[in-house]
Amino acid sequence: MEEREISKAVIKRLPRYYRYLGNLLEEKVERISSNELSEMMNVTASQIRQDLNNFGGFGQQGYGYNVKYLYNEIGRILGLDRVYNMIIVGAGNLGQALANYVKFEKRGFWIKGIFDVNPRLKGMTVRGIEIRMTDELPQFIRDNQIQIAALTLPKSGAEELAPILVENGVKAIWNFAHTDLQQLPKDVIVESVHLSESLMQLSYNLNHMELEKEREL
Amino acid sequence: MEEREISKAVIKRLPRYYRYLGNLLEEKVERISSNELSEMMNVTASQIRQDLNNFGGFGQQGYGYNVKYLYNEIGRILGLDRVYNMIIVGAGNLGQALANYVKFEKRGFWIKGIFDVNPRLKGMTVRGIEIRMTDELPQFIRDNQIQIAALTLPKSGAEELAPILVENGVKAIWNFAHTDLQQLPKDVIVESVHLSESLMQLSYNLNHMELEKEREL
DNA sequence: TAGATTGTTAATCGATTAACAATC
DNA sequence: TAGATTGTTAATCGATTAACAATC
Repeated sequence: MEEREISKAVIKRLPRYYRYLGNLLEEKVERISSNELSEMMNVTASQIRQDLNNFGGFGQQGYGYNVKYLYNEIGRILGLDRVYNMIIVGAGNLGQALANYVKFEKRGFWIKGIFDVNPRLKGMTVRGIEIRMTDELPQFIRDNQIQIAALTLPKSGAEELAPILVENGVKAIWNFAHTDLQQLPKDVIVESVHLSESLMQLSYNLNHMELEKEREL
Repeated sequence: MEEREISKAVIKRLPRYYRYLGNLLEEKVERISSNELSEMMNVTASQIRQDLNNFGGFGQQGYGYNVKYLYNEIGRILGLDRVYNMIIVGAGNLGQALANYVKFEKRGFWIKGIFDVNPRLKGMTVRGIEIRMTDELPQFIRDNQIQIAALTLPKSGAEELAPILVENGVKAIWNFAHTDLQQLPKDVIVESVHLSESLMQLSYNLNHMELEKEREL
């Protein structure tokens, strides 16, 4: 029953396969070879086959992959075949943006509550979901069996609240704050989205591209 | 004048170094060794020294690194020592969240305009920035020398508008739409933030952690 | 000077690509 | 059966870590 650990690089690519297969599905494409898919996605066919074979043989020699089947299998691997109870902590613009993003619910991520420290927001609703005060968090998490919390609040609040969330049962944190939340127990999943760091990568690449062009002259 | 190409992995780590150094700076720490920093950041000291030495020798034997100097140098490398003119295309929740995020302007990313296809938003303002209609984009980009466009609108709109942005002078796209914008000229920088893919990685890891725990029983 | 710590070379590790036998 | 394409092993490539001479 040995299961080799799957590398992070592979996990990161799975959602992208899932997206492309979803598109093919919409276009009513029934089957696809690793070679065709590799051209669409701009990766090597070898990498696709290696990646998929981490999880089992989903293809058929001489035929390729059945799009619908592979789409569902990857969805299952990613854990999209079940539902999750989720909260959003921080009801600012970004928190509200996430709350309004209906597609998450389609994928099984149910937003059960939105929380903030600002008493002026108390009782307001976003897409029918009430904004509550953060002191209600422990009770709410336990009562509603919340597994996932999105943190869309400043660093200090995130660092303060994260341990409380975890103590009360939160298993995974989708972290938008400018911190790595390193103090949490290591069985807690932290998936961070650092928007400003993404923008810095963009500016690095932009400057680098400009330098390259200057050098060509 | 040979410059070896810096790997993507290194570029991705730079903003994180920058963030930690910024924190140290706030705490008035003057110098730090690669070893101390490595413990804070949970990486190897060797990696830090290798990463930095891609860009030059910023340290001093027997002393370590001067925090302020290194912070500024990494900022310079990332292109944070200049200003950029930026627009946001898509005035939904996410677009407004970005527009309201004041810290971007502190780093030199100036938001010059917000655009949408929805005529009902016309003339409204977000943090003093007027929402304009997308047919004004070509003129506006040229008039305001826009280099960066954040795309916070659905896939179809993003794919339709991106080439128009580029034609009129946009050099880099910060892409939040569910597409890779592969059709663009290869000298255009595309930095994508795929939120739903991030959430899928989270759910993979959450399920995987649960499976691991079950196995331990 | 002695101690500390970098910058850099060498060794190791892991991930990607290539090749091809297996098989539909 | 012949052709196509996978699954998988082997080869290559690149990134990370270890080691240590250089030097502050």
